[in-house]
Amino acid sequence: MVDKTSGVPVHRQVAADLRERITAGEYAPGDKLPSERAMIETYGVSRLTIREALSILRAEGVVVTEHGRGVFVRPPASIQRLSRSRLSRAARAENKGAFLADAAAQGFTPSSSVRVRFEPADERAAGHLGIQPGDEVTVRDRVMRADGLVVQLAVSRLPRTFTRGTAIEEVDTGPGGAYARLEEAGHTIGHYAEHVGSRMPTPEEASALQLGQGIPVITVTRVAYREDGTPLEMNDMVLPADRYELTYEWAAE
Amino acid sequence: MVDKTSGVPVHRQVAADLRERITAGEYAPGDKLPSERAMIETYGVSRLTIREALSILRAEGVVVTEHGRGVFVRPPASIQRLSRSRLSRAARAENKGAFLADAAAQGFTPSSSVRVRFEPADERAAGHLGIQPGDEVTVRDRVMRADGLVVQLAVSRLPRTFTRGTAIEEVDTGPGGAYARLEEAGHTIGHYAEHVGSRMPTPEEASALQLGQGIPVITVTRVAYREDGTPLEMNDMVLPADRYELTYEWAAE
DNA sequence: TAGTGGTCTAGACCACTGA
DNA sequence: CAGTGGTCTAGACCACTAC
Repeated sequence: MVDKTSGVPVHRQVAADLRERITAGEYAPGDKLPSERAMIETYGVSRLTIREALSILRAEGVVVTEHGRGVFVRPPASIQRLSRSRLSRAARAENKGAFLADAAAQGFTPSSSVRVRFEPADERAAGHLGIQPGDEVTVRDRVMRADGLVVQLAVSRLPRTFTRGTAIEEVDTGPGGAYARLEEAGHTIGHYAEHVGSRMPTPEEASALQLGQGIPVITVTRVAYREDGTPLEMNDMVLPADRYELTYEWAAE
Repeated sequence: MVDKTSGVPVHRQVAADLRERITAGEYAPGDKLPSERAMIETYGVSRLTIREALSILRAEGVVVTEHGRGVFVRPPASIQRLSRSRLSRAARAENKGAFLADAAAQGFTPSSSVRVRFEPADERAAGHLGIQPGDEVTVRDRVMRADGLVVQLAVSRLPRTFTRGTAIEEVDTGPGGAYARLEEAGHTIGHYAEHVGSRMPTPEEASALQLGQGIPVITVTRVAYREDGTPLEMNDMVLPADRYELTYEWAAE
């Protein structure tokens, strides 16, 4: 089963063997693997070696361990697909923003909590918003839930010059959300840009999004621009990578 | 330094302490952390406990370990930004495809190896390409390098009915790449769609892309459609998440 | 209560790096 | 060569799950 003279670390051999059996279908998604103590017998190695092998598979997102229950092949999460059409004015007219529009389309019960605060812009925010570091920005910190489960974190920043006296500085921005309030104030949105990346979550994000080991987050920074090109809003979103796929479409040329 | 009666696992406390010192700037990017044996003294715990703490930070992408040298704060990688304009016909006219256009813009020396093969479409490919599973597709398997380093993997699939008799079935597709050959054959491209996700790399991807622990990959599936809506090509790309950011822009409405 | 994974110790030897 | 991280053992006790 394992070759201790091959030079390849034994725990890697065990991990490779288990990975093969899983991809071959010997253990299906959701199935329980043998217990660690059973694997000690099977492979003839110490418990730590087994646990190192399982640690590799956890980091790859292949298995999940549950204390007191066992080790299981990770079942695939249901993927939600997001496309940019959710930002259309037509959707805004009927709903309260992009997230509620998604909920209506995908059939889950949405909820969200918002905290509003004001702070000086940092280097990065100033760069995206075309203002000076230290200029005051309105910050809307949102946690979005689907059927009670946290599925998305979003931090929106706007130069305060655009939000003073509007409902954007309130917890409830009203029908159509912040973008609708901006347009009412004469700031018609001209175009959007989204910057997409990925990384491992911070411990705070991992617990907020209830992420298991081996699940990255997708980061999306959306910047909304006025028709004259002035940046109006920067929105930093963090999505669990096992539950989201983003779709972008555009005409050739 | 650590509280063994708090109920919080000691290795998590050590990881949290190191993480704090790193974010506080006590250890800057590229700095060497104390050796494992030094930390045994500092924290008064066994070596395994220290190594478990470091394993957490490695999985988060916060530190990298180098055998025989030490543990280092991960230095930030230089980010390459990709925007959809690289797919314009204007860029194609002067270059050999999107990757070479990027190279010209960003100033690195590109190289790539291609393998061409033919195989029956699987379920997923058939779905994206609007054909039947089992129908023959032309597969172009590409490894792209910047200054000798592998930076991108791409697998392109086209229904063979569109590629027969064209240079798309050759290793060298000629000036402008496969898209230029398609248009010459009368298949004018109408629009593109890109589906973006993220996950941890497979062991094969991790070694090909020389990914350290704690670095996810960004997956991009691009589908090119003819003006009448017929899918022409599906391109599965795998990018190291620490070196790429994708940008999409579009007009409001 | 039995079985599971989670945490931790003390010690050993190996492989790699750099002076 | 000394110092570093990588691998592995044998054993112990704890915390959680499920019957």
